[in-house]
Amino acid sequence: MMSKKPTSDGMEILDRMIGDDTEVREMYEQAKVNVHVAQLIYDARTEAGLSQTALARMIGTTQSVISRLEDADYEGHSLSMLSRVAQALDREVKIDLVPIVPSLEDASFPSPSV
Amino acid sequence: MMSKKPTSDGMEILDRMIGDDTEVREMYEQAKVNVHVAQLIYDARTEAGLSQTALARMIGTTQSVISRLEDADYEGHSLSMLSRVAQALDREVKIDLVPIVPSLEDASFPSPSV
DNA sequence: AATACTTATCGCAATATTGATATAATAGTT
DNA sequence: AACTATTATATCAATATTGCGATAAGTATT
Repeated sequence: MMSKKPTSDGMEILDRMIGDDTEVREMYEQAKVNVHVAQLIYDARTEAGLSQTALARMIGTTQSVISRLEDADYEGHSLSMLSRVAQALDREVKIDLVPIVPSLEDASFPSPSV
Repeated sequence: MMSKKPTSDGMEILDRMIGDDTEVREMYEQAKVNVHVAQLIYDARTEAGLSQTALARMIGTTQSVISRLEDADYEGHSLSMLSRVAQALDREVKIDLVPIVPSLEDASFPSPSV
């Protein structure tokens, strides 16, 4: 089961690097989304059995663009590009802004060990 | 219960206008996402009890920018902007590319009336 | 109706993303 | 090793988004 893009474990690394620092939170959340989207595109493409070049042609762009989209460090993700990719791969873009529950870890009792 | 942005029922209207035409599909899906995101931002802001000006200041921009984001016709949504808004409103950006099941409505039996 | 508050819209400069080509690097095959 | 296919990176012009001020328009309150 190899679903992760082999060159990047960005999510996990990031998650462990940052605590509750309000200062870095902004950049962190941003980076988290970027890494996630890059992974989404990579997964969708590989599951469809397509090369970057093949996908690029389907949405009317070039291979380097797709490679850039799948780069975990890429910060320029747009919803229009995500839509184009999704449609070519017969997928639907689902987006939501889910409320963050104020503090589950601040409770005085230890969190249940699943 | 008034959660919809009063000036726009874009989603419903769009849904009824388009059938299976592969030609228009591209623009349609794009527009659908745009309308949805605009609504997400509007909902999140109003539920937080903030004015456009107030939210704008929280994320370091101006009121006209927020108004533009909430415009159903706006096509320039970026994930970075969505992240900024989400964070200011204590929300998390959730994104997914869900596979579209080929044809549930093409079945020879009528769809169950819920 | 005047005031205060909120939102919509326009225009334009600043900035960022995209498109595209070329090239390097990696992997797999024969 | 040579060949092929795939992916990563760099650069730059073209395009699109953002920032921002000004202003119009809509709501509510007094």
